[in-house]
Amino acid sequence: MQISEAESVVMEVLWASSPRSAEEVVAALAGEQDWQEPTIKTLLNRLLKKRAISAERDGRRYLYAPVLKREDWVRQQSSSLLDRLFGGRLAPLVAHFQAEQGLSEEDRAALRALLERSEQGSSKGTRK
Amino acid sequence: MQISEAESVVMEVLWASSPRSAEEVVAALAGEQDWQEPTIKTLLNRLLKKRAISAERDGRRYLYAPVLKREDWVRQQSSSLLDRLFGGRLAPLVAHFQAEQGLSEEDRAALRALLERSEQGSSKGTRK
DNA sequence: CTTGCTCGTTTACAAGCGTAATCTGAAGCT
DNA sequence: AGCTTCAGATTACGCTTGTAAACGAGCAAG
Repeated sequence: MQISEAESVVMEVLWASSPRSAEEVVAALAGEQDWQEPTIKTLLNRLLKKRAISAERDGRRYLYAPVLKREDWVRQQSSSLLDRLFGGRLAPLVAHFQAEQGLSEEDRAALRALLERSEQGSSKGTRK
Repeated sequence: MQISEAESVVMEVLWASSPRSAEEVVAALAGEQDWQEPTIKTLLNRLLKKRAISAERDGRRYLYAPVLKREDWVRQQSSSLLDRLFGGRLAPLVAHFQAEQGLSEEDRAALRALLERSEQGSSKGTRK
């Protein structure tokens, strides 16, 4: 499933709350994006064609809901980036961010948790 | 500076070693990508037009070298993804990987080192 | 010199994308 | 029964991308 940048913005609206009518989606995006209504209609249609969302008739209009799960999309996006930029390894990414902007306490906590969970179990890496 | 997926593959070749002639780039990509030579020529030209690489005449041919630094590209790519997917915070990305896949011993060692270095110094996060 | 090989340059072309206007059909108002 | 309205469907259009062929000019060989 391949969704474009603009389409993903629409998906975020539906991931945040669904099902929603086209009008509601338009309302949710007003102010955030500077799109005309027809533009959003087009994006909804393209997402439908790609089966990334579903449409259920509700009287005269449709209610749209995500089919593609955000979780899956995030996984796909982030591993693609990790592969392309950091050879699929997390450590260089983290190093990059440390150099860039430092690590927050939240970040460190997440890393510690990750390390702990990872240490029990495989002592050999499990990378393809 | 906006470079496409295919273009970035060519950039990687030049980042790995430069300057290189078109022929060398083609050779470096043979086997890895299934591209015809003209395709690679096109990509080099587009990168030139975008000023992502430079060309210096060397006799009858050109030697290409990156202008865009990999460092900068990586920064741009990864913060864009982090913003779009994780609200700009690293922790959720890390947490995401916790669920995803194990870490190699090498990764763990690198992360531990990072954590230690990070822990001394700011105890508050330094995020904008 | 003329011919041809080799690079680089120009042109091609279909698909996807961002952005949007126009058309159409059904629902409701009069 | 018409006319208006409003949502969805269709059409539009220029730009980028992936992928590549065709063209042209300069150096090399004969």
